[in-house]
Formats: sequence, structure tokens, C-alpha cells
Amino acid sequence: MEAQREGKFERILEAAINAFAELGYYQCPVSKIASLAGVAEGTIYLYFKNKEEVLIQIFQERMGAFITSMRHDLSLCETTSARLRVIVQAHFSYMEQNRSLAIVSQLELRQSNPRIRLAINGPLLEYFQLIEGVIQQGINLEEVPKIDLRIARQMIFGSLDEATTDWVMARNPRTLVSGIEPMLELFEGALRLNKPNDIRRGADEQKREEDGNADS
Amino acid sequence: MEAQREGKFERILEAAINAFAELGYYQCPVSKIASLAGVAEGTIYLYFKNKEEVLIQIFQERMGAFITSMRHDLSLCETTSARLRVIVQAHFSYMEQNRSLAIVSQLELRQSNPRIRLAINGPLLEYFQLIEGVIQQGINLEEVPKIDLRIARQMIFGSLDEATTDWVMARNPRTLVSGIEPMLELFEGALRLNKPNDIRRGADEQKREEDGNADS
Amino acid sequence: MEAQREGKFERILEAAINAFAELGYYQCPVSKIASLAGVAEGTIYLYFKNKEEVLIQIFQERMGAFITSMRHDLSLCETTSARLRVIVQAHFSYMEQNRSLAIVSQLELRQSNPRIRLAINGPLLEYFQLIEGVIQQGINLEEVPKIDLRIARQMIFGSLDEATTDWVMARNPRTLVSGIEPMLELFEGALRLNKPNDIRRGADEQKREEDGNADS
Amino acid sequence: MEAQREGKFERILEAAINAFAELGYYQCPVSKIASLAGVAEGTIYLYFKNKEEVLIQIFQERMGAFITSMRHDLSLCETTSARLRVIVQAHFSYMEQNRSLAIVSQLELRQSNPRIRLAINGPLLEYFQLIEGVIQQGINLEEVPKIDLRIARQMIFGSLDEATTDWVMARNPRTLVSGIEPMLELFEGALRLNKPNDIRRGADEQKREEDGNADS
DNA sequence: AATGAATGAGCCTTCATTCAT
DNA sequence: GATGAATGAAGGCTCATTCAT
Repeated sequence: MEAQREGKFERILEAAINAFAELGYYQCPVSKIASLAGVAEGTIYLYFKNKEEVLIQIFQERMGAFITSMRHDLSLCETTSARLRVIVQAHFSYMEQNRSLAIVSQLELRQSNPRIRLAINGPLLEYFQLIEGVIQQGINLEEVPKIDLRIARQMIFGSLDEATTDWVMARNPRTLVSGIEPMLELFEGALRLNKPNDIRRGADEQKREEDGNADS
Repeated sequence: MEAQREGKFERILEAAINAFAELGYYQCPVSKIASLAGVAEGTIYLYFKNKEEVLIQIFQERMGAFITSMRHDLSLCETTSARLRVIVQAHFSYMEQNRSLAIVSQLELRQSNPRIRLAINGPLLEYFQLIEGVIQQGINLEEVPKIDLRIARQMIFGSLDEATTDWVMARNPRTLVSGIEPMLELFEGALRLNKPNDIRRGADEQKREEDGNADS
Repeated sequence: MEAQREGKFERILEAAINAFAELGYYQCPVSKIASLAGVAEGTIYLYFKNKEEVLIQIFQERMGAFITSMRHDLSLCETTSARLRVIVQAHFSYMEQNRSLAIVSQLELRQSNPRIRLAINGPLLEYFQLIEGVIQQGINLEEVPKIDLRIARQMIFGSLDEATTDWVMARNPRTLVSGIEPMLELFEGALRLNKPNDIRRGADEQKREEDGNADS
Repeated sequence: MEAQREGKFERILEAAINAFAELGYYQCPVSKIASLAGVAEGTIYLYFKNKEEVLIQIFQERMGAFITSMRHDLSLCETTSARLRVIVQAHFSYMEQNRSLAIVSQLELRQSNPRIRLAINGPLLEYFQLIEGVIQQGINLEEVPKIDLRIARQMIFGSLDEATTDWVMARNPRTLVSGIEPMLELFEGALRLNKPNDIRRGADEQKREEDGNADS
């Protein structure tokens, strides 16, 4: 019974993600979520206080899990370069595998509605701190010059976010993950991350670099 | 009389920007726009087909002008570095001076409503092409290595966009323009823009470079 | 146009009185009021803040007028007996001529809903004070012994109210006004109004007095 | 088991009285009754056909017992005066000791909902007959002049009812029972019950009094 | 052109009632 | 008998849009 409850909560959440992605939060009637989830309209209100709460839960449930998983992956890295790779790869892979969620995240969650904003800011701030932590670590390790953490974070998150939006908007998009390498190149340039390797680099430098990054 | 027509159109547009920024597009009744503009509700429908059209016009009118002006500024530049500076500076200055418009752009325009998306894509694409053009030019001039234009543009636009969103969301934000220099640093690094100077540079090149950028 | 507005307000009020009387406040959908008034559902919300407000306005508009009129009639009386007659006669006549309003007043206005109660208490208190004023005057004129004002008012209002409720509930009711004289007898007895005069009275005094009041 | 059934029925009834008194019948969800009674929502439907039935049962159970008890007390009285005292005292004491029930009786039972009205009328009519019986007895015993039974009953019940409503509505009410004596005074006056005067009364006194009432 | 009263479709939410466990 | 999750009908209210003036 508990399992069934859990299952219904998840089904409604999943249905809402797809419904919001298709119609947009404000244009999506609760009845649409209900029919997608295969439950009665009133049932939704047994699991969520109101429609707004459904949107908030989407973000907290899914983004929370995403960030937790990313934090774990980051803890296994030893260089800033590897950490950046984790971020880019995780971001793109996750969004690509959760297209509807990506749509909702990119578009619908940018609401000026204060209550929604507030609820979203939690997980988002965590993500921001994760990114800023990686940069700060890079600075501490002297892999990265002293730069403005906030601006650097804005660049990294903004770039990933924009790439995702582009992909979401495009009718026949290239895969998101195909952008991982070029995006990493840009980030490493922006953070002046190449220098340490320059000295050692020979003709095959680029190849080795990619090998090294491949298993991250 | 034509001027008056023009005036009323403008007044409604301005009112709508502020109203949408304050309440959000879907939560903003047409009556709110009307009262802010000092016209009757029905009058709005003399100048705009419907509410959706008002939102679309906001983007086309204001972003159009913004892009036209930026294109002109870009034509006066001779180096990629200078062009990047124009983009960052124009973007941040414009948004900072048009906070309500920035809010609408950052938040409200990110709707999945297909008709709205389509109408917005026009001006946005133009902006994208502008940015990609600058990068392409850099590549042509051999100031920038061959990189994926789309990804680079996503980085540049995404970074600017995210910085703006941050600023819009913040209660007591730093000025946007204070981010111009650090953001340019990042972009130049990402695009490997330092190289052209290398030949002329001595040992302390990097220091001077940073000094030079600092007071701009 | 103003007149039309006024007219529509009245039409909705009248429709609501009948609709509430027929179905009861809580069982009466706003759509029922609308159709009775011959307006669209939304129109009601141009004239009333919400459904509750319609009920409140019924009481304030109609009871207010009723009390004002009664106060005027009372000012023309010179004896307590005459004043009691005005009260009973006005109450019964008014209710009889406004059956639906009477139903709403007797039944629907007895709501424990605090907001409604509060709004109703205004006019009701005024009515109570009117009655208590009449009794107090009788005491001052030594027509009535010193008695508890509140209890006496409860008796008078309660009796009138209950008679009205009875009439409202009955399928084939006697006329309300047929109860005027016997009710007055009871009130006069309760307030010991006959005795003091007996001594001073001439033979035909009582007859004349009643003749005088009869056509009021 | 029968006792348990009985117990649960009573618990639900008691819970409903308090719930209805607090929230009002229509604003009170069945779930509120259930939680107050400490049973599941569905359980209520094992003991009552529906929500309406709960309200009806409240009146029939409680008012039935009240009337039965009053009838017994009345049978012990020998004078009309004593009987009136029983009525007033029983009514006020009972309501005072059952405040929630009083609230429900005064306010919530005055619904125009026809089914509810019908069911309530049973016990109420019994009460009315009790009162009218007392008056008739008084007339038979020549303690009371010939008066309209219905009107007299309306006065007595209406007065008690209104006093109770007043008490229920008041924030810091005087006790109800403090009104017993003054109310009795009024009733005795209304019914010309003044024993003390019997001795002094002349032969024609009663006749004149009735003449006065005759034309009503 | 300008108005703003009127419209009515549509949506969120509640809650009495049912029924599988 | 008892439960309480699930249902879905129903209703108050909003608001984009129209149109008579």
C-alpha cells in the first residue's frame, strides 16, 4: 500500500513533467495531468497541496537527485579539469535523458511568481555552490588564476543552460552530449586551465589530453 | 494623429513591460496594462491583436532596436577583442537601464507556448547570428582557433543571459556593468584570444594584459 | 447609463433574494442568480465582490430601508401602545409583502459564518435598539414598569421573528397581518400597558384608541 | 457489540454537534466530524445514510430527549404559572448546558433545505404542541383568557429562541438562566396570569379584557 | 478612435460518497 | 465492522475579448 502510494506520487510527478513540457505550466489544466497519470483529478490533491506544489516538487525531487549524484561524482575527481568534465557531462547527459524535465526546467521554472521562485532557489543555489566550489578548488590548487567566482559560475551554468535551451527548442537537435568536448575546451580556456600541461606537451598533446579526460 | 497613435502604442508597450515584469505574463490581467497605460481595456485591442501579441511586440520592438544599435557599434570595431567588448558592454548596459524589460526577457519570454516562442525566435536568432558572426570573423582573422561556432555562441549568450538573470533575481544586486571586465577575461580565455599579442609580448605579458583590461 | 447600472444591481439583488429563498444560500449556485437576473455569471462580479457579498447586500439594502421607514413611523407616535403597533404592523406587513426576502432573513441569514454574521449584525442591532428605545420610552413615560430592556426586546423581536418563520414555513399560511392584534394584546400584557390607563380612562377611550391605530 | 455500536453512534453525533457548531453545516466537511469522533470517514456512512441524516439525527435524538424530559416535568405541575416556569427554566438550562447543540439548533437548523426542514419539524412540532397544550390548559382552568393559541405559542417559543440566539451570538454573554425570572414576568403579563390580582379582580374585569382582545 | 460594461468559457479546488482491502 | 484512498461532479471566480455607444 505504501509502495502504491509512492508509485502514484511518482506517476503524477512524471505526468506533470510531460504535461507542463507540452503545454506550459499555466496552460496546462490539472485535468491534463490527471488523465496522463491515469488518476482522477481529485487524487492529485491527495498528493500535492495544489498545482503550484506539483511544479515545485518536480524541481525539488528531480534536481535534488541530480545534484546529489553530481556531488558524489565530483568527490571522485582530483583535478579541476576532471571536475569540469563531470559537470558538463552530467548536465548534458541528464537533460538529454530527461527531455521533458529539461523543458520544464529551462522554460517553466523561470517564473517570476515569487512562491515558485523561492522554492526553486533552494536546489538551484546548491548547484551554484557546487560549481563555485569547483572553481574555488581550482584556485586553491593554483590550477586557475584568481577570478570572480560568481562571474565564472555564471559563465559555466549559463553556457550549459543555454546549450540545453537550444537543444530543447530545436526541432531536430544535435545530441547535447556532442557538445561536451567543445564546451569543455571553452571552459578550460576561460579558466586558463591548459597552462600546467603546456610544458610537457609534445606533438600528440591533444590526443593524450583527450585520453586522460575520457574516463572521467 | 499618427504621432498620437504612435504615442499610445508606445505607452501600452511600456505599460505592458512593467506590468509583465511585476506580475508575470500569465498573472497579469489586460486591465492592469490598461490602467498603467492610462487607456481603456478595449483600446489595447485597437493596437494589438491580443495579449499574446503585446508580449511578442515587446520583444520585437525593443530587442530589434537593441540589436540594430549593437550591429552598428560592432561595425566600428577592428579586433575580435573589441567586438566582444561591445557585445558584453551593450548587453549589460542595456539590460541595466531597462530592468523591467530585462525581467520580461529573462523570465517571461521563456515560455513553451509555441506561438510566442516562434515570434521571439526572430530577434533572438538575429542576436545569435551577430555573436556567431563575431566569432567567425575572429577565426577568419586567425585571432581565434577554429571552434564550434554554435557552442561558442551558446557560451557567450548563455553567460550574458545568466548574469542578467542573476542580477534580475537578486534583491540587492551588484551592478551588471561591474561584471563586464571579468566576463570579458573569461571570453577571451575561452576563445584563446591572447595569442595574437604573444609575438609582441615580453615575459610579463600576462600581467600587462590584465592591467590593460582592468581600467576599461 | 448610470440608471442602467443601478437597474442591474437591483435586478441581481432581486434575483438573488428569490434564488436564495428557493434553494438556500449554500445550495444556490451563482449561475442560478445570473439566469434569474438575466445576466451573465461574470456580470455579478462586476456588482458584487463575491457571493457572500450578495447576501450581505440583501440584508443591508432591504433591512436598512425597512428600519429607516419604521423609525420615521415611530417618530409620529405619542404612546407606547401606538409605537408597539407600528413595530408589529410594519414587521408583519413588510415581511408579507416580501416573502422571499422574509425567507432569506429568517433562514439563510442565521449563519454562523463569521463574516456574514458581522455584516448582518449592523442592521439587526439598529432594529434591536429601535425596539429597546420604544420600551425605554414607555418606562420613562411611566406607561411601562421598570423591566429588563434586553429581555423585553428579545420577547418582542423573537415573537415577531417566530411568527414570520411560522408563516414562511407553512404551506398554506394564514396572513401574517392577521396576527397583528393578538400579538399586540400579548405585548401590551407583557409590558403591563393596559392597567395604568384603566383608572384614568373614560368608557370609550379604549375603543377610540384602537380605531385611531387601526388604519395605520 | 450492540453497546459499542451505540457508543460509536453517539460519538459521531457528539462530534457532529461540535463540528457543525464550529464551522456551520455546509462548511463542515465530513472528514472533520470523523476526526473529532475518532473514526474513519467511511465509518460515518455505516451509521448514517449521509451527511444530511447526521444533522437530522442530532435534532431528533437530542430534542426528542429534551422534550420527553420537559413533558415529564410539566406533568408534575398544577398551575399554568408553574408550567411556564418549567418551560422557561428547562429551555434555558438545557441550552446553556449544551452550547454547541444550541448553536446548531439556533443557526444551522434554520435551513431552507426542504428535506432537512421536514425532518426537523417533527420534534419541533411536538415542542410547539407542548407549549400550546400548557396555554390551553391555562384557558381551561380559567387562569388565562381565551387567546390565540398559535400566536401565544409563537410568542413563548420565539422569545425563548431569540434569547438563546442572543446568548449564542454574544462573545461574553450573561448566563441564560439569569433571564428566567424576567422572562417569566413577561409571559405572565402577556397571558394575564397575575394571580396576586385574582382577589382584587371584579366580575367584569375578565370580560372587559376579553372584549379588548376580541377584534384581533 | 476610444470606451468599459458585459460576456462566458474555463480552471482550480473541495468534498460527499464509494468500495476494495 | 472498519478503513481511508480514490473518485468526479460541481461551483466560485477570473479574465481575455467583444461590441454598443
